[in-house]
Amino acid sequence: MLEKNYRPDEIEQKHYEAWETSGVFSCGQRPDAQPYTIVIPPPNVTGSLHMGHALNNTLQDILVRYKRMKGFDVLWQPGTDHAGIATQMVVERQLAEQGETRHDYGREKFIEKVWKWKAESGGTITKQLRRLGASCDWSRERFTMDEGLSAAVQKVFVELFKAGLVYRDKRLVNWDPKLHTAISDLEVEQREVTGNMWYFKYPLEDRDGEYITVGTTRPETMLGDVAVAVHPDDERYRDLVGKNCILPLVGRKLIIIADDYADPEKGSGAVKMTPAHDFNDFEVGKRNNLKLINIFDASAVLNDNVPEDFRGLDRFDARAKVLAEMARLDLLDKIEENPMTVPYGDRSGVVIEPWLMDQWFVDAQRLAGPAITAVEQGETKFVPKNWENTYYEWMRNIQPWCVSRQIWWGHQIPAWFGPDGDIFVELDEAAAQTAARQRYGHDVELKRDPDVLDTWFSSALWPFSTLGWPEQTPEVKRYYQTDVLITGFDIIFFWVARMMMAGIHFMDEVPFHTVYIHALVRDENGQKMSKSKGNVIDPLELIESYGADALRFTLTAFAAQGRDVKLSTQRVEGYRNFCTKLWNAARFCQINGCHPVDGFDPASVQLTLNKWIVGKVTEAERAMSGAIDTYRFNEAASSIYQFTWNTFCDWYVEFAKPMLLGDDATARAETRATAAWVLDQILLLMHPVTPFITEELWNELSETRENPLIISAWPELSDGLINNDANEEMDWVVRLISHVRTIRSEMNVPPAAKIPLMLKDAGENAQRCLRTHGDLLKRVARLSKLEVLSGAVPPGAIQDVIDEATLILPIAEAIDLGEEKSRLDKEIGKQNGEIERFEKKLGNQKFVANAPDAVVATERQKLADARQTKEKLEEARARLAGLG
RNA sequence: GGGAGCGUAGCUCAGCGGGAGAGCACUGCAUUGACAUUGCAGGGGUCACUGGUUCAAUCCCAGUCGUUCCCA
Repeated sequence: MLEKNYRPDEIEQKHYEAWETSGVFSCGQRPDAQPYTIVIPPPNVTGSLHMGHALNNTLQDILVRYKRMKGFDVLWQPGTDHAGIATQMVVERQLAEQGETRHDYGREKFIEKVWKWKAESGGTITKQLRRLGASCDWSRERFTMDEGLSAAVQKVFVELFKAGLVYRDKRLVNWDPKLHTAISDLEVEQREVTGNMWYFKYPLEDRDGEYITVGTTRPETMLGDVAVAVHPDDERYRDLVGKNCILPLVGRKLIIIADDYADPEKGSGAVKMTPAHDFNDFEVGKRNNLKLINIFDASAVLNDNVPEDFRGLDRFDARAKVLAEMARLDLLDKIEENPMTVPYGDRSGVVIEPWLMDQWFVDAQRLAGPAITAVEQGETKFVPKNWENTYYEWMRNIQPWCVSRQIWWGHQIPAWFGPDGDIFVELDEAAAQTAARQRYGHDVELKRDPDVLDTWFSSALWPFSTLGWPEQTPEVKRYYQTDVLITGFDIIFFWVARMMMAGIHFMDEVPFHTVYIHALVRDENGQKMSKSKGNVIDPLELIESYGADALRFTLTAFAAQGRDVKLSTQRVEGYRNFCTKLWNAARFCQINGCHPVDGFDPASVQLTLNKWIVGKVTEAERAMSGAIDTYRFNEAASSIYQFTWNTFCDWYVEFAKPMLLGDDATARAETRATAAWVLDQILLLMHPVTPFITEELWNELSETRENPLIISAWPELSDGLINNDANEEMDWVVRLISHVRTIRSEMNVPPAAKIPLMLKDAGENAQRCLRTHGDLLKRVARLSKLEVLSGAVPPGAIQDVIDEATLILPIAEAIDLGEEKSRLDKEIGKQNGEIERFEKKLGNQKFVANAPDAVVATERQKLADARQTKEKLEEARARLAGLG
């Protein structure tokens, strides 16, 4: 016997362990079945489960469990990425606590320490995914630093290099002065701040007392100025082009150049040029052959290229000193507030410096071409489709991707430098030596590039490297191309774009045919969850309080396409209640002997009630699978919710009670079997969303199950199970009960009191319903008597109308004549309104002529119905008037 | 500056060319019988605004206002 309440904490772990150890998560068990593959967007190995992960993985798990039940050979490929910078920071922080740095250990020892950290703490998120119920194939778990995946990275790098798609170049990169590494554009966070525009007067050469005024947001960079630019069409400065001005504090001559980049509308129209420290200035510098003067060291401290007074100053101290000096010299013209964006490192949180240096780049533009075409031609589809625009936009404006990082934790770049700086990119040192021998004619000492690759370089290979590539494994053959990638829109650039580029280039096939983009999870006020705001809801706490199923159901119900998810614990509580409801419905079935019957055929049921619910289950299955197939997860959730609670629990179970408790053994047996079967269908349909409670009930409700629910077959229900006659009959029954209940409530009839009901002018359907469902009508509507009226309507009865029939409730003691009259008047008024609307519509010749016949026919029917109802109500009203 | 989204009940959101929906909140009633983590009933909306297309617009189109996000 089931307990009175569902206790998620007591059963979740048990079922998860049973699933995992029994091997049902593993791919390859159905060699004849069609494969279905999802690769997990690899979470960061330092990470812990946040709401975004919870949503992302719930949706993946729904698809995976659904397809598994549908008979596919499912592979959900899990794993984590090595998160170069983040992981190195974690370990360095630990060292710092003991007053040590990574340099105290050296590269090799430090990397050992990172691996040790990974072994001890790197499994956090995969454990948490298990708590959520994620049915990944853990036996195939991969890590981007695994041997095989590392081999893939080396091969890809070497091949791209040899194809000219990877190259070494001296460019401005985003330099993190705290972490001492370059980072990619995507790792830079642009923050809106209110800064200042400072206006400096630069004295003109040979024109005593004359100046050109330049605006700058970064005064300290003036020490690296090499020119001043004005717009070629700017009249104000036309005569100055080609002349020089003198850089204050430094004394350097600056040429005044004309370049379109200078915006006459912005600032003074003249802009100082620091090509070594600004991306725009760098471009202008290239066009105009300007010198590059680098004034910073790796920590953004001023170097020896600046006047002695400034050397050794931090960039922000230097700013203050420059401003003070300029003011002292009376060369600080004015200061304006200036809204601007400032680049910050997303890991370090410090201002990023554009810094000129040698780095490795991927020619993303060339790789992007085929990746764009693939989406244009529909080889990969985005759901919802409008995200394709975001993808195109980014891909079409893609910049060279800086992939080298000056850290130790990651895939060391397979590039060796010869004594003269020549580069040899090969799979290993021996091959590099061979290449070098060919180049130099003799053995030389090679020095390996100490840098490592961007973590995303390896993530880009994830859809095939995890399957064993570059080995031609059976898994690569069978599971690539994968089916769908599920991720948030913020990851389109990171994963989707790069996986597309790599997949097409190395596999000649897009990595997935569908990309489903889900929303961001926000707090209940629509704010992004962040630790600094303190509004983070921890999914694990919700799992503790309400169970993983409730959390999953909530996220699913909220996962409407194109909307953010605003999570509130109240909603989670609501879906916990839903789980309880299902639990208790199962308990009711169990108590009443509704056990699954072997070989039960839903098409064989005889009772209208049972035919009806069998049809409703069929409709629910259609809704459920239709919704999942089209990634409308919220619709899947609401359809099963409605069926379970509002159809099965609220109506069917109530209707079944007279059968289950009655004397008709045949009816009882059929109803028991049907109820048990319907409940089983609910468990099957709900399993992908709420795996734990459904598996538990599946086990509790029968001891003779062939399989655990997780690998049981998804229901296959034929259209023939939907029975229109049964629907019509039961709809009438539901309507009658609802009418009676409303009247009882309005008339303050005590719930316990039984009242008589008679039907006047009952038609065929109504009479049949009375005959067939009399018992349940009496029980559910709490009626003392239910019959077709013979003779006159008793005076002082409450009356209402359903179709052709008038309900007569002779409860004289409850009736207030005046109130009852006005109640009927109100009803009549309502019908009049309806009638007027339909008449107007049908009176419109254009409507009758243009609208589809079916629409016109429905409107005619509605009009006829409304007129009939009104007529019956008026008769009822007249009978009351007679009592006056 | 470029792009995308959103504006429907008090709140959070579905829906969508032909009779406005859900959950929560609210009001009233109900407690030995699967379930108070419950049941029954009820109130509540000019579907942001203005035009247009259409026989018909909450839905399609254009504009306005408000709001959010992404990119520069």
